[in-house]
Amino acid sequence: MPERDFPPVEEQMELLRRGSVDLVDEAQLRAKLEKSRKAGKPLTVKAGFDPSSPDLHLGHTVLLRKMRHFQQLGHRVVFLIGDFTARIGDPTGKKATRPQLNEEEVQANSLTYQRQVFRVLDEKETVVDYNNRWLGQLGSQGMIRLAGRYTLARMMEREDFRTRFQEGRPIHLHELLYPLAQAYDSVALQADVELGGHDQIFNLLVGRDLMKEEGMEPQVVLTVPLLVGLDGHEKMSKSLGNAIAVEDPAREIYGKTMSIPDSLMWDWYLLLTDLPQAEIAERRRRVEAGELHPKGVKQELARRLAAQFHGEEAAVQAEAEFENVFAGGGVPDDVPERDLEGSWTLLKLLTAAELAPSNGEARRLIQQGAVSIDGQRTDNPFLELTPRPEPYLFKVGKRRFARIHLS
RNA sequence: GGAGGUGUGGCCGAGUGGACAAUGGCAGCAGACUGUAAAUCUGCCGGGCUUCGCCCUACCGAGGUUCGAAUCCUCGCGCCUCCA
Repeated sequence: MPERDFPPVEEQMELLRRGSVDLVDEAQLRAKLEKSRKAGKPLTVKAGFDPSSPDLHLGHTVLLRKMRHFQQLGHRVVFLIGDFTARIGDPTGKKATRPQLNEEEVQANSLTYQRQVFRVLDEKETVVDYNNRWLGQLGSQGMIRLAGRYTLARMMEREDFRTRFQEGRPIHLHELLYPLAQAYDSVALQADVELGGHDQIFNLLVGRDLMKEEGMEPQVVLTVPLLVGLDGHEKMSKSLGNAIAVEDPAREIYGKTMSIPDSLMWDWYLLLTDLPQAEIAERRRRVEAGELHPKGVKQELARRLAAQFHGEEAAVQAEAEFENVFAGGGVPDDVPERDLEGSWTLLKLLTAAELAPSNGEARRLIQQGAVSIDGQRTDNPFLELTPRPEPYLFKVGKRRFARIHLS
């Protein structure tokens, strides 16, 4: 391991603390950083990911960005794929048993994962590991021994277990093993720091306990907040439909960002950009004082986010298109096209062209004035559309467009 | 092992033999107002039908009672509580 130079500890601390929720504990982190700097040896920083749902969104990137911060400072970041855990399948709150992932699926998912993750992390500087490597070796003996390290009472300190128990909701026994398995990862990797979302705090702390039990120096635990999604209330998640996917096109990232409540954008600036905190505070002050229009500040955010994943040029283009379509009432650059045959009533055509999920919904949209053809609003569901050489331009609601060619 | 409870639309939650495609709330969608923000107001919100109406499918599952069942009975399944 070649010696490395690290920035001064206080400088490191400042970057690492940005946007964090829990830091257990600060003095230990400082001590570890000092030691590492003296020896010229990087800290081992671990964060675990479950490969069962490989669609990453901006919420995940809050954590990834924190990992990236460690990388920027020269530390060794381990991207740990929880293939062991994923293959058991977590039944939490599910009606049906979640299908167990086989090895190939885990493999495929983790590749998808990595493709997305390295949009934020530096691929060359990232160590990818799999916890099946050691957890798979444990066997039932080892698992029982591991379970013997903790008590039910301590497990039940965990808030979600406790509330589920109080509300009479089921807790399956193997769920109690999850925190222990995760803690064991830290032992196996000899982690100096473990990162996670704030909801992971309990698991991360179990890691500290277990390391102490094993006579190791406990890891420092650093958590980042859960990112609030587009709706401004719930945490960002794909299933709630309030997420921006890492692989969304630039125009989606831009447009979706513009739809967040103004009050949310300060958090997003803090957690999703590297704009210095002082500048964020300044913008906020000026918006609140009425000196700056919030739309412009939000546009800057949207542009920065689009640029992070697609480059400056694409971001500028996304902004231009946004202005054209929504402020100028224009039409986006790439409207999906469809070919259909024969004559149609408007109602049937909307459903056939998948602009509406059912005829009833299509009827509703038409009657409520959501549909326009070639820029002309129509509320007649039975309007007859006949074949013609040039395609019909449909607009449904504010942002659904289609060019439909009838032949 | 014993006793009891519970299961309703994406979610929460009313309904306890007919007036139920099922009150409310949330979420969602659309329109108005805007900055595609929030808030607010209005409308829609199982599927099909040129629809002040008709048809189909639905209240965990399968049978049954009844002219008629989300509602009653039987069995099954899931979940919960208490006792051991």
